[in-house]
Amino acid sequence: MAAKPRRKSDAPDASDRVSRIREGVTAAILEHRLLPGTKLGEDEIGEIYGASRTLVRTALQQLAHEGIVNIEKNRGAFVARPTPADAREVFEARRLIEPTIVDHAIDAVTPDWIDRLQQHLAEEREAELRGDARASVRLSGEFHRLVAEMSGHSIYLGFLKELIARSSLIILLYRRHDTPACGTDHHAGIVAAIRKRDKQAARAQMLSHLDEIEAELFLKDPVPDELRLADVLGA
Amino acid sequence: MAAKPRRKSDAPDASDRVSRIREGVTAAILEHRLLPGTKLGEDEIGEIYGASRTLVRTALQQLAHEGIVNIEKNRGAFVARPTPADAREVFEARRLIEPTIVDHAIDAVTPDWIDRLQQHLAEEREAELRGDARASVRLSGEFHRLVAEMSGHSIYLGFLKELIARSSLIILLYRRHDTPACGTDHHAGIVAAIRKRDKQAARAQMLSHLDEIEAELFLKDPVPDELRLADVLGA
DNA sequence: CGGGCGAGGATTGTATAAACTTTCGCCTGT
DNA sequence: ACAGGCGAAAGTTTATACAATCCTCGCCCG
Repeated sequence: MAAKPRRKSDAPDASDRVSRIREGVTAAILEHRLLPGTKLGEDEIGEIYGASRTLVRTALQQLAHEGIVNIEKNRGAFVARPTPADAREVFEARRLIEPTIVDHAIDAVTPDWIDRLQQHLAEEREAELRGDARASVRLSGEFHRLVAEMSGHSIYLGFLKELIARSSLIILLYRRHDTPACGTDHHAGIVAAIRKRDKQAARAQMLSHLDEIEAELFLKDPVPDELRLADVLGA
Repeated sequence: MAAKPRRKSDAPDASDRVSRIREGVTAAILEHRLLPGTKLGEDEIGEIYGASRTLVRTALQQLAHEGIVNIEKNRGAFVARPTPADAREVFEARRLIEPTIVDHAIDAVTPDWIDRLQQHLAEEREAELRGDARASVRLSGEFHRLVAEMSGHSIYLGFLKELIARSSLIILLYRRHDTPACGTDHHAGIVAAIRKRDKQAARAQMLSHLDEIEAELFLKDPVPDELRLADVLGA
């Protein structure tokens, strides 16, 4: 690399380059651009983000800890491929945690938050209308994250982030039909219950929402796929 | 301690040098040898374990992700100092998760597991009799981890490992009395319920156990302490 | 013709060195 | 004497070089 414009603190908001790598790869996985089993070579990613292997390695280790990347010793990093057993565990955990999260969200509700939720619903509807499956998948997960942020419980939020990321992989692997109508109405119903501060209804709707997602899965055998790699990462 | 009795190879990755560092520091924190706010210099730890800073850094990043170490940019790594708000979140999460874990443990119970639990209870009693506060604290946490391993749910296990480690710091910071009698009898009661496959009793006892631990805490103000560093790490 | 085996290439694991940031002591000016 | 700033030292962050390991592919032997 001959002349790379290396000014000091060149990017104003990119205070942490590791985070940018991590979030870039995470987004690619959550939008189903990176498929389970894909190899994530260190040089490859480093080239894309203009970073050295040290930083890429740090980001990959964080993703491994979040459960969406597997690191095999002396082999490299791969997008995780959850087994059906993993899938059942993830959704059981979500059924346990998310109703409680909604409870706390209702305790912490403010008009400002209602606005953010409604705005998010609008984005979801628009993406669905536009037929943008990738944005739909991403926004669908972000809805749950938003509710968790609203609850103000950082521990639940951290746990849920992991669960959502894994869920995205699970849905990609085990979905029966590619019906992209994955519950925007459910989300609207949950928001309505939050707005009315009706905890019981909110919990019930969250639970049935999760049940429905899991019901659409076919958790029988692990799918053996080999899939193409990622120049799809828009750095 | 003359010879270290650390020969259990329960973790298959224990041969990894990063894991050895991570587990060594974790053990030091869980046994209250490393106190909240203590600076964990990279050179310092690397010297102790005969490893280069690269490996130390990897281990510290993992610990940061587990929430028991804070990494401040350009400043270094420090043992985490949970706030009272953190403490409330941790114990709420434990009250949510652990009763469910016990349920699953009962579903997966075998005579072999009962043996392991009873043996653990014996170790706890012995340490308490011996007045070994450090071993007591560590074993008390390990009991909960053991039940989670028994349940066979890797996700709950991962979550609980984090919660236990944070709990240890919380107890150290906010305990009212230094009463080391922290519920070996409770643990025995839980084991008895598991043995009888009585889910309702097991859940109830786990819940009251956690309540009692939290009731002994004084969650008012964050304690502002500066504490000595660690040549206490017996590598 | 099929299967085992070994050399070469590629990729990861580890260590070391360079660059930047913060900290703290010390010196000067008022 | 005290406040403020300059400078060196310590420590962290990043990059690069080196070592170890694994995979591939061609070759040789049965």
